Amino acid sequence: MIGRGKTGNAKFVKQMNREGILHQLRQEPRLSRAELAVKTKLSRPCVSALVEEMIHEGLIREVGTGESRGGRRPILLEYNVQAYAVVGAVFEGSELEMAVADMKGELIAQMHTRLKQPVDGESALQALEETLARLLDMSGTDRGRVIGIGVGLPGITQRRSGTVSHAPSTGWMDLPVGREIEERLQLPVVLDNDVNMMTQGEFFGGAGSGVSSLVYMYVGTGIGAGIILDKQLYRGSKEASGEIGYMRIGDSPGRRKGEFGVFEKNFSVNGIHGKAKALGLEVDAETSILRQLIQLSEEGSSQAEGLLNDVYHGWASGIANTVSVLDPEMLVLSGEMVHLNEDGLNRIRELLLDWVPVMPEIRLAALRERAGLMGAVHSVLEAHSYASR
Amino acid sequence: MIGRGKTGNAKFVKQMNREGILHQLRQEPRLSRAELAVKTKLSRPCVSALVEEMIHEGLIREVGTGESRGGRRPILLEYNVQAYAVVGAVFEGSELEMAVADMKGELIAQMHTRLKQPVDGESALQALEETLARLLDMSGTDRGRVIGIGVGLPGITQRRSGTVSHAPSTGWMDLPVGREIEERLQLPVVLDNDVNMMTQGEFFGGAGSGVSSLVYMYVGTGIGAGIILDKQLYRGSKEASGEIGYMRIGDSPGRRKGEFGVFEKNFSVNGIHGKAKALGLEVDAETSILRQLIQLSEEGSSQAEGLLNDVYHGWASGIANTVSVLDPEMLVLSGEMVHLNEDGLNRIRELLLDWVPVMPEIRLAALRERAGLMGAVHSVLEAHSYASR
DNA sequence: CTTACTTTGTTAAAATAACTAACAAATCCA
DNA sequence: TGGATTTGTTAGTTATTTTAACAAAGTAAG
Repeated sequence: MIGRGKTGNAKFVKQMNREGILHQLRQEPRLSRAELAVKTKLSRPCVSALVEEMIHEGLIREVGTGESRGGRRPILLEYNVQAYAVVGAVFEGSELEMAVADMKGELIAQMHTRLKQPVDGESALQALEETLARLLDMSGTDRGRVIGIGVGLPGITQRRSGTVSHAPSTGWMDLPVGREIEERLQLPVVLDNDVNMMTQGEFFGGAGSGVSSLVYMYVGTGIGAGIILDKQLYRGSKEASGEIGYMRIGDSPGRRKGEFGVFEKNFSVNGIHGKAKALGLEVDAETSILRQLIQLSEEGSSQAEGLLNDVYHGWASGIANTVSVLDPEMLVLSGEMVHLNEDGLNRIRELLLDWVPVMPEIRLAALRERAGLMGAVHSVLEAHSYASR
Repeated sequence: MIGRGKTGNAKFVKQMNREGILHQLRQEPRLSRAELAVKTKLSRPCVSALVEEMIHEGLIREVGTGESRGGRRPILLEYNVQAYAVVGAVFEGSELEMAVADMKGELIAQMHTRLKQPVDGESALQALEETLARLLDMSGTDRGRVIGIGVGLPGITQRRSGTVSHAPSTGWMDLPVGREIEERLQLPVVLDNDVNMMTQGEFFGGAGSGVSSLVYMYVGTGIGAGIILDKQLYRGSKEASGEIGYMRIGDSPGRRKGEFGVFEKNFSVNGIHGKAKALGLEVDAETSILRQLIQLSEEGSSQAEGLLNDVYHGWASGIANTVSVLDPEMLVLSGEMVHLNEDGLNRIRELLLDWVPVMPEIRLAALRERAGLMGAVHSVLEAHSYASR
């Protein structure tokens, strides 16, 4: 959609054209002014003027000359990824993962901090502040060149007000977290829940880079999904899209209250653990439940095999329902699902082929633990390219 | 998204600003130049110039003066909805519904044509051509002022190539239908499947006018949904979004092939009919199955009551799954579902409250049979406002 | 080695469309 | 009746892009 309802003036156009040049340079480095003029459909003088401006601002650099193509040799230009820096942070239980990245989203320095229990708002803020200082020091990044920080928090976040309405493990409840961090760190903050951050991570720098729509399905303590449509994160009208743990999949014996989250109850890590224990299987809580089931199944346990099939069937059902609604280009499986082996993946693919008319490409998450951090970083980059209009 | 990757020049800005003025005028008629300047954030001279241009082109009209607000009385402007006209057409079985509308999407003249059986491409084209001529004549619309025709077809349509890949009832299979109609009628064509058209109809001129996201759920021979997110129809990566008939809801006794479309098989009109017959209930195929079940249930049939509850449960499950994924602002129930009474609606709402964390507003379709036609008309209006950029 | 031709990048002038400032027209209110 | 206010227009300024022309720096052929 091209600015529906908005009106623009010359400055707006200029900003757009600068953005267009940067966009080209970001996705294909080492272009000449002449090439940029062709690609952006702007005149060469115009490109020259805009480029000169951006060289002055440090956004673009000249990096030598290229080969002649029958005439004067071109001066190659490059997007200066070190012009500014972005910070990403992810809270996970009592741990804080944090990193500094360049404008391309490449991590320059990374740190892991354990918060002191019990976690409250103040201690979390303090950890953020201290870790940020250390990271900037480590990476030799000037604080003034940081354009913002992306923060991933567990639970549902109400992004607009920057208020976290449900973030159980961090001890932040109904606080204007966004503003608080903003004031403390004196940096623009982009806040989002952990699944959305991981989704953006896989989308921009992981399994889903290049596609235009993607569902990131996460199985952990609960089950949730992040959704990207038309290259944009889709959050839903009340920030509750992708809450697929509430889908009605699997047995739901009790017919009334307490049915909340049937899919999640049956097929999250906890749910599978419960079923395994009910079957009398010996499983521990430390290692992947899926791996244990596969192992037991290979050792000949028919009970484990049955449960494994049940899990495949349940997960496939969740995928089928989601895919039926959204028809995404790609599906990225994450959390416990990354422990699927070829056999399990094929089993799920077979079921889907029987159930739904169109199949997305299905991949395991590529970034694993780094997904959230990458997403936090990229969410700032995204927000920034919007802001500069 | 504001034209990412695109670059613009002055003409582009002008077009945008004209569009902005028209946009304001469309959603609030009778505005003065001064008011437009405030609303569009353009200067008054600029608005004056653009308005004069558009008055010349017939897009805008001056319609008297308004009340003074302490100074010179404003000259009121109105979007000239009769400047151009659009045509909508919907094929449904062997019938063709067609209408001419003004630029506001208000129907000026409407016609119903029965096609001669068996329906093939040629007879359908001919019917289109003849009905169009009659409609233009009836409404006194000059053919040169028609900006396009929207055509709704059953089945999945591949819009990009204008090819219908699956449109069983019209006899059009894998034909470049869009281009064919375009050549025959000498008009720009917007082609889409029937559910998408009905969705747009309810969105622009029905139950969902004003919301920014909406799911239009249709229960008929099959079950499908149209999806609008961020005020835009979402089609999916392979034009297969909203194929919720394939969701895994209800019993699926056979475990292998033939499970295709479990939800649809159980809870479409046909599915419910099958169940009713299996229970030995006396129902006919002509009147609404839901109404018959309600009637029988009220007359004391416990079997009908049981089936009715089963249907509510099934539909609610489908809604729950869809809502869990999308979190839409509104849900519009259509097709057989419009025969839901207060009791049935409440029953479904209660189930949902138990199952999902956030509830959309739920409404019955407001346009009924006219939805497709309204959608066809509005799809052209939409396409047109894009084209003029 | 010279000349003709290409490609790149810059300069200068023209074109477009927005904005500001100033003013005329029309109305209200004291 | 005169001052204040709102609307709409006119004239001139500004910002940005485009076109046309040219200088710079190369290739290639004789």
